[in-house]
This record gives sequence, C-alpha cells and structure tokens, in this order.
Amino acid sequence: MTEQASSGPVDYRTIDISNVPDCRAREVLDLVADKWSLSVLSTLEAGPRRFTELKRSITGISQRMLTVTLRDLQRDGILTRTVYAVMPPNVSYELTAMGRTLQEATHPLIRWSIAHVDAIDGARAEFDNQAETAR
Amino acid sequence: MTEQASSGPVDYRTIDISNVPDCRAREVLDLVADKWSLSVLSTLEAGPRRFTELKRSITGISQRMLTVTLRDLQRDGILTRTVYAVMPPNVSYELTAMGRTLQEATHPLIRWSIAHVDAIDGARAEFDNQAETAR
DNA sequence: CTGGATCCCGTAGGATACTG
DNA sequence: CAGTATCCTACGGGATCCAG
Repeated sequence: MTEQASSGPVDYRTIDISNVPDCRAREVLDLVADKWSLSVLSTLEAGPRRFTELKRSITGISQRMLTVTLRDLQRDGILTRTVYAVMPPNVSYELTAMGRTLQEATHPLIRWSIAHVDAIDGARAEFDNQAETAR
Repeated sequence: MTEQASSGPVDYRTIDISNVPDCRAREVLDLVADKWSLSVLSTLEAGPRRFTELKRSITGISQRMLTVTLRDLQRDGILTRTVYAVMPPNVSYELTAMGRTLQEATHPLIRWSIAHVDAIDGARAEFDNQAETAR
C-alpha cells in the first residue's frame, strides 16, 4: 500500500452526511450494488475461502461473474487474493480490514431487508391490485 | 393499507443474519441498488418534496428516471404520493414510516462510503498501476 | 482447480418530444 | 407542473468453450 490508501483510522461516525444527497455516496455504493458482491462479502465474513468454495456457497453464480466480482472487490481493496503455487492451483480470498468494515456497514441494510420482505411483498401486491382495479 | 402491509413494529436487530448469504437480502437490496433511489431517499429525509423540487435537488436525473424511481419506491411502500387537485398540478412525495426506517438503515453504508472514498481511489490506482507495470 | 475469451441477450437508463 | 411515449445505446450478466 502506498501513502493515500489509508490515512489512519477514520471515525466515520462523526462525518456529516446531511448535505450529501447522492454524488459520492452512490459512487461507492455501487461497490455492493451489483448482483453478487454482497453474497461474496457475506460468504467471506466467516473467513478466507478459495474459488471453488465460493462458487459452491453462492447459489446461481457463474464462473465468469465470480471471477469478475472478485477482481473488482480486490481492485477496490475490499479483499485480498493469494495464489499458492501448487498443483492443482489453490487461490484464497480474504477480506481486508477495510473489507470487514464494509461488511459491518452492510448489516443494518441486510437486517432491514430480511425484516421487511413480507411488508414489501404486501405493499407491492396492494399497489398492483389497485392499479388493476383502476383499469 | 390493508392487513399485511405492516404487521407491527419489528425489532430487526434481533434477526439472525449469519445464515443468509444472499437470496432475500439481495432481493430487497435491489430497492436501493439502482442509480437514483438512494438520492431520492436522501432528499426526502428532510421532509416532503414535490416533483420539481426533487428534480432540481438531484443533479443529473432525467424526468423519466425520476418518475420511474418514484413509482417503484411508492409501489414498495417506501414513500407516498399525494396529488393536490389544483392548477398548476401539485404532487407531493413523502417517506412512509417504513421508508424512514430504510433511510436510517442506509446511513452506515453511506457513512462508510464517504469515509472510504479516498482509500478506495488509492486502492484502485495502486491496482491499476501494478497491472500496468506487470504488462 | 482457477480462471480467460467469446458470443449473445435483456434491460437500465439517457435524450427528446408531446400532453392534461 | 408533472408527467407519458418513443427511440436508442451501453452494459450487466448468462452460457459455452478453451487453457495453464
């Protein structure tokens, strides 16, 4: 890591977000806004995993998307990629310190999601129902 | 609102997320994973806003995408849409109770984003740099 | 086992013009 | 003012085959 990669621990609880409607926030939220990043983060929460383990853990992900997602997260400093020069190849992925803080920051949203799945299903059904009767 | 839209307050801090790698979590995360929802939520945090106010507040959003985003959030029960039958038309958007809880659940992620923008920029620069020198 | 290279498709989303 | 209606493009992402 070079100089600016991390200028010491940041107490981000003190940062004022009242005047940050979108710009930077969205930009970085895209980190986890794609289809698979959250699943990868969630799977790596328990510790390092190798490629095939991730592939098996994350239902429905294609090899290509796992590769792409892992490379993006590595590029952003969220996880590390360690290659063991053995046969057959063994590559291990592990969250960085920053990756773990990101993982923790996603917890409230994930909890919210799980807690409100039914309410959202209901709201959607009601909305679609009213839209139909109005027709 | 009918019965199941909200089955009472849920203490989602008590929900176990250890074994929820992706499925439902991602599904609901898509609520805010699109390009503009977070900006709308953030803008409505301060109180009700009308269409044009939102349009002006959110830099770069098109009329179409504002309309689409608002309708989706309304459908999911995140905000309400109130039409005042006057000339010229006046339509007001406001977060629901559930919308406010969602808004709060996004705070940690937004704070994280703002706090780590520089670190991520650095990590990307370093990654791209090494990829180039390796070439 | 861990990917890279291609091909292909659906859809998010921008630009523009029109309407009650 | 608050949208709808089209058109069009870029890109996310799946399937498949190949390679070290």
